[in-house]
Amino acid sequence: MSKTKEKLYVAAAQLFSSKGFDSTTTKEIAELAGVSEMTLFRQFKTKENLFREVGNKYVFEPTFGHLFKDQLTYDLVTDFTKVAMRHHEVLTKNKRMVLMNMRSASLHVGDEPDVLDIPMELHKHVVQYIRVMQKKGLVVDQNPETLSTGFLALAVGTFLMESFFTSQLVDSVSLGKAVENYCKGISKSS
Amino acid sequence: MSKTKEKLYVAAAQLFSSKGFDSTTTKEIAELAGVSEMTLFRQFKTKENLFREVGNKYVFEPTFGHLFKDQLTYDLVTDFTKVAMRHHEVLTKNKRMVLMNMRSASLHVGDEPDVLDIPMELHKHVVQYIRVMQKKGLVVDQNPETLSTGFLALAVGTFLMESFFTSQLVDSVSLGKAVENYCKGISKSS
DNA sequence: ATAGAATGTTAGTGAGCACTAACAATGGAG
DNA sequence: CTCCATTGTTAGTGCTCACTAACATTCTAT
Repeated sequence: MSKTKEKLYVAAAQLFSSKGFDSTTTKEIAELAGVSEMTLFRQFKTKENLFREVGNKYVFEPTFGHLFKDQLTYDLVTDFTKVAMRHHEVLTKNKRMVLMNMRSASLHVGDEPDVLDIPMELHKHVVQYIRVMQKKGLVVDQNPETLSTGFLALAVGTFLMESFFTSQLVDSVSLGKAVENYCKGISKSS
Repeated sequence: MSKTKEKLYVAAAQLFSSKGFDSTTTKEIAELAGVSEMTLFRQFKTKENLFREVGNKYVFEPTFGHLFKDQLTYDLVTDFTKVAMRHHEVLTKNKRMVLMNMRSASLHVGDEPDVLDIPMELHKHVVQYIRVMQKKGLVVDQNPETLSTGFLALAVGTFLMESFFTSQLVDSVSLGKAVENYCKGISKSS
């Protein structure tokens, strides 16, 4: 709606995600938004309200359930690549939120879904999927949880390396290749 | 040396790593250390000094160079497992520092080595190692950088999942298995 | 053009912060 | 015991912060 609110959302998200909640001042936010500090308080009442609203504004619900219901081919590489890409996309869209949560310790961004739980949700689906693939004899007989966390570590690790280690060491190509290689490692038939 | 300083180091590390520099107050640190706030200032002069000294106190220099010179067997699984474990050990010992750096944005912990650069140092060695292994015909002919970042993502991802996603989803066993599987995926001979 | 809403401006309040000064209490070494 | 260094206590300074009050200005819709 209001252009002012929008500007404040953007500025707040940027600052919160790079410095955390406590270290960001309302004055800074207002300045970056090109708006009076008073306007900030008139719109959001408190700094914490703004923090939460920014959360709700920018969190994209992950839709892994849908992905695991309709779009499976039961070819390991194809499926895992698709899942990894989707996961990466979600985390990237939520990048600011993820960083906000990491930087602001215990303070919760938004009310509903904890962005840091996205990988957890994914984990359940992946474990389930691996079980099926093991029954089909397509995946090695290791503990499905362990196999899943390996996959997750790959996905999460790629994302976080992108976010924290500024140097352009990692890209989505790397992720694709890495997933492929990991799949090769855990699939049964040569 | 001094018992007092030691208590302050421990308390400060704990608080800085969980809440970040700005959000931690000297009063809190002193209380947690069971010491008067004045003592803190007498010992360290400023809060920032304490922050830095804590850094220098707790940073373990990674010694990958040594590992890559003496202890290579040129069996992919053996070497990568050893490297991943060592990397994991270093990051774990530096856990507080890594979290401090992540939580405190631009403020530097300690003077010398940026803990967040540990994976970067490792990257160089791994790329080099992979090149050798490719010449030996033991590793697939993909871009060594890409292969290395996959390995790193696995290691970093495992560590960060341990640190942030409190649930005991990941352990060192997982890392070992994941590395094994990844190695299987990128090695040439069956 | 004018009313009413949104924004800007300025000044200020009260709280918490890092940090200091001055002095009292404590504890260990000789 | 005595000296001296280390710590505790208390009170306070100056700063910054989130947030407010009051009034002026601009924008927009009709």
